[in-house]
Amino acid sequence: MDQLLALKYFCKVAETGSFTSAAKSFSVPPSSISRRVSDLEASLGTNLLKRSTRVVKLSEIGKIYFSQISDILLQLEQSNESVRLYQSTPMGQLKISSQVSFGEQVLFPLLEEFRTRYPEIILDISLSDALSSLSHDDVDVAIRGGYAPDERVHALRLMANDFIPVAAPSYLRASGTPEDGFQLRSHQGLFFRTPRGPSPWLYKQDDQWHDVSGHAAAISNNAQWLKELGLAGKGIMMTPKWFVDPLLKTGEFVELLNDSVMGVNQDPDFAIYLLYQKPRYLVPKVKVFVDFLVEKLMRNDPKVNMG
Amino acid sequence: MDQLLALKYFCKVAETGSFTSAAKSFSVPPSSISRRVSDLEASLGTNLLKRSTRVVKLSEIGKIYFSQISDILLQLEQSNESVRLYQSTPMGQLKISSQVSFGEQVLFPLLEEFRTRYPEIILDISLSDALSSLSHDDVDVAIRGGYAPDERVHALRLMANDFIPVAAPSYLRASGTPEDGFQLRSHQGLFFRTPRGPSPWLYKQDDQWHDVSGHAAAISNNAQWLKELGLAGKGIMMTPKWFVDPLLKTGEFVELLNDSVMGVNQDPDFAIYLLYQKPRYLVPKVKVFVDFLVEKLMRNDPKVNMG
DNA sequence: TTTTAATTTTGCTTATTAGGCAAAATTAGT
DNA sequence: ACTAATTTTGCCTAATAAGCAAAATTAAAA
Repeated sequence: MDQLLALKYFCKVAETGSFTSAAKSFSVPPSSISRRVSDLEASLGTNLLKRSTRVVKLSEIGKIYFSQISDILLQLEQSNESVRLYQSTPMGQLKISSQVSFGEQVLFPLLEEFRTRYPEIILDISLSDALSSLSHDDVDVAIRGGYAPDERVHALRLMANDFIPVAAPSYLRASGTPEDGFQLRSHQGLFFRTPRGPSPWLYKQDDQWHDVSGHAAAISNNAQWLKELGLAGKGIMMTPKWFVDPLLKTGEFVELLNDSVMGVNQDPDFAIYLLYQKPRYLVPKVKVFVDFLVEKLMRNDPKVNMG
Repeated sequence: MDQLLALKYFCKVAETGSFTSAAKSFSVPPSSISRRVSDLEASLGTNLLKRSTRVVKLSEIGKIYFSQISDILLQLEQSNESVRLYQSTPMGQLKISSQVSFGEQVLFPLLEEFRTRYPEIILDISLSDALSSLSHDDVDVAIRGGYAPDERVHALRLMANDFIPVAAPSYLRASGTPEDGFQLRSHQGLFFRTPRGPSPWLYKQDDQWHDVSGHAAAISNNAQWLKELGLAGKGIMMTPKWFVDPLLKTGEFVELLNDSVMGVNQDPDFAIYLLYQKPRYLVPKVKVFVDFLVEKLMRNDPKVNMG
């Protein structure tokens, strides 16, 4: 028996005092109401209604039951409504995982606007360079430099992640400016350590990739420290453009080998990706965050997407 | 969709963290659980669960929904339980309607024992000689002198309601003792007025009923007043035996025409009846009251029943 | 990385149950 | 007693849950 249906029918009969009018308001024949209510009474072993063709009255226990049930039905409807609200307005906790440097450099400056635009969303940001899987960690969206991962996860190409070699003018004065990719091998290197190990320096010539890593002056998973070493003239750093963009403009860093194809990875799809789960029913808080990042970061670089 | 079932399934899955174990506890295949929960999610347009083959976790909104729903389900179960309790133990208000004189004379002296035996029953007695129909008035049981009424109502023959003519010795001294039914016509009469009019005095001789009503000295629907008039020697009163039983024993009243068949009614089934509705599910409070009256009043007169 | 084993989901069929309509039964009020 | 509104019952159809087996999925172990 569909008990909930029976309860709804019963309450409507109790309210209207009539099977017929209850039937009308549910657009079913009166017989359905009659049967469902009878079933309900049978399942409780009780007469909830005192029937008589003209008037349907509640029995003593029927009155008690009705007041309780109508309250319960109301609560249920409210719960359902709150879910639908959640599903239609951006709200709740939004857990974001990002690479440390991207988070600090790019994400954080944008978030204040996001917070004021969606005050009902509580941001929960965790920065880490560990490759968190969306499923394991309790994360709504993740931002990762890399390639498009497995299915069942939306991977949105946010922006390029091209690596360029940079150095401080002081370093170049002291050690000379490399004119050719292979010359990098004789330079001091500031290496970023990914979870898969230190990123090598790769140089592409005639469709051939060459490892041109220099001598390791320092290795760290903390990009900030490496950047400071670089600014102090301790060596050449292979870094994403976005990480040193302001410093290039002020001249504190100089981009090397402008014309060469450099990188830390041979994959042409290497980029910054925004990853989020692909649930049957997309939660608004996730959708608006995705839209927000697309709006802010992909204005100039509207190459979109990947399955 | 059987929403309530889906909710129960969902909660069990949330509690156990597994579709399989939820399926076991409901003794249905896991596919049923899966489908019902999916239906529920579809109807809400939301993902309540984060599925992954090994672990099933609640989504953010799923957590909220679960806590609300499990509370609602608990309330519902409690309501159902309270109805079943009501249906299994004598409790609640018991509305009794009785003839005035029977109530005062017979019923009231019994009720204290009933009240102590069933303290959870709140008695609501209304005495009236109007012929209340069980359906109209909000009455659980009614006690009426008369005949077995319509179907759909249980009519239990509680006790005889034979009418006898009585008079005070002082009256008999003054006006003489009637030796024959027909002599009553020349006596003073104290008449009880029923809703159908004053009750006549009937006398049966050779299978023939005769109206032998005397001269009306007083008419009332208040038996107590008539009784007092009778004790004061104002006339002959036709009364149920039970109404004057103590007074006959003390000699304050004398029964007249012992051997004759007298009455106020020609119906052989005339008696005191206990009437109560015949609902599909008999409420305990009614049952115990019926049983109680049978026990108290029908010990000596175990002629039972009538459809 | 590959394999494995537990779990969920999907595709079918069967069984159950609600809906729908018409006729019968009930009863309050004329 | 009759009438008219209402509820209930009988029977059929339609919708939906259960049941089973196979396929898909994935966390953990090898």
